[in-house]
Amino acid sequence: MTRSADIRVAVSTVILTLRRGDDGPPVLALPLVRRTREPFAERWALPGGWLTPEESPVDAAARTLAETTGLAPTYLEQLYAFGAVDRSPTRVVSIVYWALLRQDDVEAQITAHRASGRAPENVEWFDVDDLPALAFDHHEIIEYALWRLRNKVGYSRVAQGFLPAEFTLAELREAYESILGRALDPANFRRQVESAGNLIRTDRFRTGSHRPARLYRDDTDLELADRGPLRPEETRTR
Amino acid sequence: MTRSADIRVAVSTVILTLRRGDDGPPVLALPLVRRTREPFAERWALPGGWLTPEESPVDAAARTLAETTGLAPTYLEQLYAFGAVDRSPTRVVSIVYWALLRQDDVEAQITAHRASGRAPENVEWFDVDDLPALAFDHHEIIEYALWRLRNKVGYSRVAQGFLPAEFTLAELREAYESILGRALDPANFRRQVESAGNLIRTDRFRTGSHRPARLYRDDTDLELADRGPLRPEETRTR
DNA sequence: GCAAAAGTGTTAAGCTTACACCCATGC
DNA sequence: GCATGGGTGTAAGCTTAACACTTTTGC
Repeated sequence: MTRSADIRVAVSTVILTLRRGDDGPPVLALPLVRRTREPFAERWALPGGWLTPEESPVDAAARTLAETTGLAPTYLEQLYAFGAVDRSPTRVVSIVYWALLRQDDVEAQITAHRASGRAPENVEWFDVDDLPALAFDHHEIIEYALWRLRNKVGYSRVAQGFLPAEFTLAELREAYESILGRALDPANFRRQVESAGNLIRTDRFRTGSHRPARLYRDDTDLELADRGPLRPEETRTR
Repeated sequence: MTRSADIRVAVSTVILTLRRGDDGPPVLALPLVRRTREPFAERWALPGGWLTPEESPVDAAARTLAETTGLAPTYLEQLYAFGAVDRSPTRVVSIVYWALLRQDDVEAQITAHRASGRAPENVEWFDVDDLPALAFDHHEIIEYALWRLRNKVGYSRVAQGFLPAEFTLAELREAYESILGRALDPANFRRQVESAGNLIRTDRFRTGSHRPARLYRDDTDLELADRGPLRPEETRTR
């Protein structure tokens, strides 16, 4: 009855944001934590920790996400449970989540950390196409998370999880283009998202360059993606 | 470091097949196991067992599936890891898989069991819309598996996992109709699956009623669904 | 022949895609 | 004015959906 006692359960999270470069298009980025002990000491790894008896996996993901970034995600979903026998020297099953953070939240938090001088230890943000060597199977896990994101962007509104409260359609389109890796026709993109009816037009405009662009915000009454019939405690994010 | 030692890991599988009634349309059905001990003694539950240290979750799912049904699945995919604190009196994380079985395999196996008199103990097949009271959160798990199946049927070929080696387009359409719960236009259905190019026309026909129908078989070189970049050991089914 | 299922043809509607063009602002 | 991104118009092409129609069998 206690045959599985020597299998430990960890929870890790692929925390994604869209970092806006000053020059080119925005790029997907994620925080990694430098390991301080064996195995894989000094290597970078996904944020996470052991699942505690008092806490559900999704709560553990939200908690370690907050500990690593100081932020709450706009989207949080289970990715996969990885449990291959040889994925760690000791037997570990990792329940992995993926989360989206708003780019402005991340930038504000990094600025605040820098100003106060008390940033989380051993945490660093990396562009997804410029990752260091990673511990365990975390590289494959990130690949799978990116595949899921790119898929889900096609049939849900998850891309809006990266954007601030108000944004222009060009900013939303830039987010899609960065995630999908290809250019989208501005005219058609506009019509598609407008007719989808998930965006709320504001009366405000973004000025500063050329013709002012209308600001939109997303309808927070609607989930960013259909979670199906999962129990509420499996899906709550805020 | 051993904080998660009192969390045990189980693996369960929602094993689905399409049972063809003599009269009406085929219905989804699954095997359940009657529990012999507490908690939930005498209640029906999903087939499964504890994850052993020597075996990966997907192997455990395939093994318990074979123990319950004597069969190998045509499709096997991880569904979700359920880990809410209160889902069991003791703390259990269940990595749940969902699997498809060919209807002819299931029928042959049931007939064989009946003939030999040595059917697996405490196993019974139920139609999904006529389930008994279930142990734990297994009812919600089944609902989620059915939601996933219905979704996946729309953008993959998983429905073919229910059918025998050779089948008519009407049989394939019946499978889709049963899963989706609505009628499909035979003419349009034919064109869609033919143009998808995943079926191989045979020179054989199903006779016995009215005009003979051409038999098709599926292209076994192709996966029934896109698994993304998951490692092969996470996806192998045969 | 007749009923019924297999299979083909045809057309309307809608959606996607490409791209021409006008609008409003900063410089 | 003019360059530039914001925003609208429009038409071709493809996909979906509805349904009429022909073919081939069992009875």
